[in-house]
Amino acid sequence: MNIGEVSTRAGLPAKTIRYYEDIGLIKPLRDTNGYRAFRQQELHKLTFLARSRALGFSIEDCRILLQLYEDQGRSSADVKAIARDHLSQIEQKISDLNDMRETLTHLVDACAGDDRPDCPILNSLGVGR
Amino acid sequence: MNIGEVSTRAGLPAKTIRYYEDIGLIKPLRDTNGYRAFRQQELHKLTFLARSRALGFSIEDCRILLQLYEDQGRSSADVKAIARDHLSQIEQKISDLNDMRETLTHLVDACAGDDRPDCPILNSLGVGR
DNA sequence: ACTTGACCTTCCCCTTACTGGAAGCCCTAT
DNA sequence: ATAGGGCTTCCAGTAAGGGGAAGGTCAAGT
Repeated sequence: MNIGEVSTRAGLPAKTIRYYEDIGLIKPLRDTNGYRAFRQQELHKLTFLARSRALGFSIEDCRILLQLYEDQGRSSADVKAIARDHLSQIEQKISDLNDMRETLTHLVDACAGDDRPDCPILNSLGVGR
Repeated sequence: MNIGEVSTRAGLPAKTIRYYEDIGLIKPLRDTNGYRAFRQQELHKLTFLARSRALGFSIEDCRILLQLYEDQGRSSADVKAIARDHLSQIEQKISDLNDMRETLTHLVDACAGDDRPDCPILNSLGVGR
């Protein structure tokens, strides 16, 4: 398989796949013409990566998850720990964003949004508290 | 005021303040010794920037908001439009993160987290769907 | 045989919003 | 004179790729 086909199958841009090779997540063989020659193994890994990334795991988390995935002697506790940490970071982000949403919603609602300069949004951001 | 004092007052790292000057958000004067000499004006702007950034506005949004803040002839509609766009992006992010949280929560709950290799999290990320 | 177009390669710069660190000047106190 | 802290610039790096140039390769059509 060339990179184009793998790209379609894994649902990842070719650029991303080359990048993943660069940082050592996959190690595809090479054809005599220099083209990358992907095996099923790499396709599986890339699919794994695409799904992990879609769940918001960082590349470094993905690297570890991939190792665990390939390690038949792993402990599920190690996987769970990574996932739980990641989950709590997501919850923190959601909480932060909810705070922003709350504030912004109030401000947007309070702003007339007409051609006059008076604006509660700017009032809130500016020095006058 | 030197950068240290402004940093404390605005609640922004000195590095960040220098960066904001670099990209043209503020233009502090200079003392004869080369030190930046901040006026009230810059302190106000930096406070404005700190608050805008805390609400998640991008630097480019902040740049425009700052211009509107200083423009007495502005229309509040322009401010409101930026805030509303930003709000909807935040809501989109929250929604994406909620999806991730949902999935991750289920997976984490399903994983035994012991010393055995069997793991629903990896099963879900791997090829076997 | 030749050309065309799609595909592949590497390489380098760009992005966001800073952060860290090195090398060196300035100022004040002891 | 020296120590310290604060200030300066500049360089490099972060996360995770994206854009695009310059050029090699392959398969199909003429």
